[in-house]
Order: sequence, then C-alpha cells, then structure tokens
Amino acid sequence: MERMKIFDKNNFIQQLSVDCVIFGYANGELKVLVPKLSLKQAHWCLPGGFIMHEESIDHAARRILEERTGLKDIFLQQFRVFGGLERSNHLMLESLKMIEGELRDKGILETLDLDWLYKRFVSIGYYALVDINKVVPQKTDFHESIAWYNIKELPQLIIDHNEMVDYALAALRQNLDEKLIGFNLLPDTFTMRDVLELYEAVYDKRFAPNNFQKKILDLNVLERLEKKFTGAANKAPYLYRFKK
Amino acid sequence: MERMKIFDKNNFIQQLSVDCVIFGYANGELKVLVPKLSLKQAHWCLPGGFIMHEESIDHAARRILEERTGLKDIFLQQFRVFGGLERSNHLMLESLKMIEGELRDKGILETLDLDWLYKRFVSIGYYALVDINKVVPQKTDFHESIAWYNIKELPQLIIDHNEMVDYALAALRQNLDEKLIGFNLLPDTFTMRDVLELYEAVYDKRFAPNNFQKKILDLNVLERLEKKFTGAANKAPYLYRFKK
DNA sequence: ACAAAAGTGTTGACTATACACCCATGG
DNA sequence: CCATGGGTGTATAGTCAACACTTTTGT
Repeated sequence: MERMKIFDKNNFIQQLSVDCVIFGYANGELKVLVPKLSLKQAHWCLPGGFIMHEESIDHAARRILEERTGLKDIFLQQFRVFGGLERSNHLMLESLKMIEGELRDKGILETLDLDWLYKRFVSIGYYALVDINKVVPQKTDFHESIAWYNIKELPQLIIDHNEMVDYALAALRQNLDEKLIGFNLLPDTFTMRDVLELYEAVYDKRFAPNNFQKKILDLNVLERLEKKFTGAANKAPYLYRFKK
Repeated sequence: MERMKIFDKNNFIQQLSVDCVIFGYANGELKVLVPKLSLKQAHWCLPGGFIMHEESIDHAARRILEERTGLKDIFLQQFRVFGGLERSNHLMLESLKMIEGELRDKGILETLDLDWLYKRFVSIGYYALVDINKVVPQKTDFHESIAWYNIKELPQLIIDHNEMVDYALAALRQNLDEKLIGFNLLPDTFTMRDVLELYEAVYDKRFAPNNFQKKILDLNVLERLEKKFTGAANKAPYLYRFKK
C-alpha cells in the first residue's frame, strides 16, 4: 500500500479496525509483539490497522501481520470482536498529532483529515504465532519503537488491548495440536524436547516428558528420523519432522 | 428506537452490521428464526440490524433479538465475524425499495438516503437459543413474513447466511452443558427425557438414556423433585429443577 | 563407572459406553 | 399379569497422569 494512503479516511471502512496479537516463540519463551506509541507518556498498544474497501477482513489482518513482521502465509485467526462503547483511538491519534509536522514533511499527511480517528471503533481481534528468529519487527511512523515482550511481563496497553491478549491466549491454547503444523515455528527437524518446551511456554505449565511424547506421537503427524548427537554426555534424542 | 431512525444513515456505524442466528426449541425440534424479504422472488435471510453510535455491539445484538422475539435477558453470544468482499446488502435494499412508497406514506423514509446500504458490509454473528413457545416472532417493515424453520430444512438464505447458521450451530454445540441454565428454554420443572430430547435435537443424534442421566446429574445443577404421573401405563418419571 | 537425559513400560484412577436387570404404573 | 417406559447397577474399553525402570552418551 502506498504510504500516503495510510491515514486517508476514504480508503477505509469507518469505525472498524483489526488488532493483531502476534505471539512469538523462541527458546522456550512466549512473547507478544508490542509497539510503543510516540507520546510523552509511555503508552503501548497492539499492532493494528484498518480495512480497505476492496479487501476482506482476513486480507487486512494478513496485510497488517506482514507489515510488522515481513511474514506471509502464516496461520492467522480471528478470535473475538471488541465493541464496547469506550473504544476510542484518541491515544493513537495524539501520537499521530505529535509527529504531524514530520509526516507532513514527508508528504504523507499533506491534505489529510484525521478526525475520523476520533470516533468510537469496533475492532476485530486476530492472533498468530510466529518464530521470533524469522522476524525483524517493523515499526510504523507513529510508533516510537516496537519490541517483543514476554507474555508474563506485558506493560499496560491502551484501551482493552490487555484483555485482547487474554482472549487470544485462550484461543491459542484451544487445540494447539491441530494448529502446530500451521504455525511454522519449529525448524525443519526438531527433537521431542523442542515440542515439549513450546507447549510448556504456551500453556505455562510443565508436562511429563514421557506422557507428552506418547500424546504427540499419537497425533500421527510426525515421522522419526536419525538421532541428534549434540556432544552432551547423555543419550542422543531422535529428530522428528512433520509428515508431508 | 423510534421507527423513523431505523434507516437513517447518521444513526449507525457504516458498513458494519449484526446478524443473529436465533435457535428455537420446542417438542424435540431445533429451528431457526428466518424472515422472508419483500421481493418478487423468494429470498430469506437472518434477523439483523445495525450498530448505533452510542451502543455496544452486545447491546445492538440484544436489541435486535428483542425486536424480533420480545425476549430480554437471553444468553446471546458472538461466534464469528464475516468480512468477505462479496458481502453486500443489495437484496435487502431492493426489498426496501419495493416498499419505498409505503414507507414514505408512513413517514419513515421521508428524507432518507438509502445508498449507504449498497456498500459492502462486515457482519458480526451472534447466536441465541430460545423457547419457541415464549416467542411471537415480529417481522419488520421490509420483511414479507417471519417464521421458524427446522434446522434441517432451511431455505437458501442470502449472501453467506447459511454459512452463518453452520458456524452458529457449531458454537452452540460447544459446551452446551454450561449454557443450559442460561438459555431458559426448559419449563420450571421437567423430566430427564425433556433434557434428553433437547440434546438430541441440538446434536442431531441419539443418546443412551441411562448414561445421559448420569452425565447430566453429575453436572450437579439439577435437584430432583416429586414424580410426574402422566396416566401412562409405566413407571412415573421424576421431575427436576435447576438449583438456585 | 558415572551422571545426565532419552526412551520404554506399568500401574491405578477416572471416564465413557454398552449391556443387563429391576421397578412402578395402568390396563 | 403383562406391556411399557423409568431407573439403577455392572462390565468393559479407552484415556490420562504418575511412577519405576532401562538405555545411551561422553567424561
């Protein structure tokens, strides 16, 4: 999308937005991608955007995900609509106003009216789970910065965005088994421990390794490969791969 | 809401609607409330409406449910957003145009512009389950009629409304146990067979009566009352009631 | 030989389901 | 006393978590 059109009221459905809870996984930790707004006081939010007239809501969500992460073809799913009366973007708008001059210099805001952003917004929540190592987060003009935050140490987010994360996490935990393949966040080959640690991060609890292995193998989606010799003084674990 | 405002663009969020899948239950049958549009060709739809600026999306859904059924305080839940590109209300709009004269006579359309309805709409799906016997369905001005249709014999509905019913039914079937009390569609006192028939209607399959009884009683939400003598030549079943 | 971690096997609790049986009721 | 449907009990299979044990690896 051309940058000039990003804040042009005429390009988008009014009062409707998409917010993405982008879960990131690496090294046994579950994190969430959180931009920080350009404001004097510290304010954090979720990556979001608006829906263009000629795109579906799923397309809008995928576009926003790609803009912030560069990732395409990621399993992305709506989990809830947030439509309370108090839902206004005034903080994001303030953030925009702070850098208004800068944006006008770049020619982005030239003739634009931003008042449409003041209205109450209904927002569709989507979530995704990605491999942190495959992502270089991209901030937007009105973000001061963007970073991964551990799910247990999230800052206070604007409006109801913390609540959004809660709902998204609940949705992620439902039937993780069936979505495992869709999220491609495990390397091509991996050990059972890798899968275990992923589950432990998502569910925030420990699983018994032997029972866990039985459960996962019973899903019949993995094929066992050769052993992985790490040089450690213990039995070498098998490598696995998703069946084609 | 004043009737004059029903089609006034200024009262509503643009391009966003709410559609309700209202399941009705009576005599072992699961039905869906389906209005028929006022058109030369037969077209059916789902009860829907728009979201006022000063109401939450949940409030809008409750309002629509009450308008069509007269019921308040019913368990009502969003289950999915539908946001494909092809979603336009042109059939509903045609229906309105057909009775435009009539509406203007009533003073409802006097100065109104209906073109906002031509645009592509995103719709939030809600479902509810109600007792058919407690409802006298109310049609709107642009509906020719409104009626209960057995879920297995639904006519073809406009746009993606049949798909909406499918998603709603899947959502209804999830954790029916926990929602049973919320829907007040069983009489004050009822037999275990009444509950059984309700479940069989919702899940569209038979359950073994003895095992079913165990399962339901294990939920610990029912209290057993006296027996119900029907005059039939068999053992009299117990009556049950939801615990306070 | 030993520690560390992987892998396998076994047990007991719980749940779901099928089957068998007894009981109350009115004709 | 019999047909009908309600209610209870038991056996079986399957699932899940806890525990014990064996195997492999490099030092």
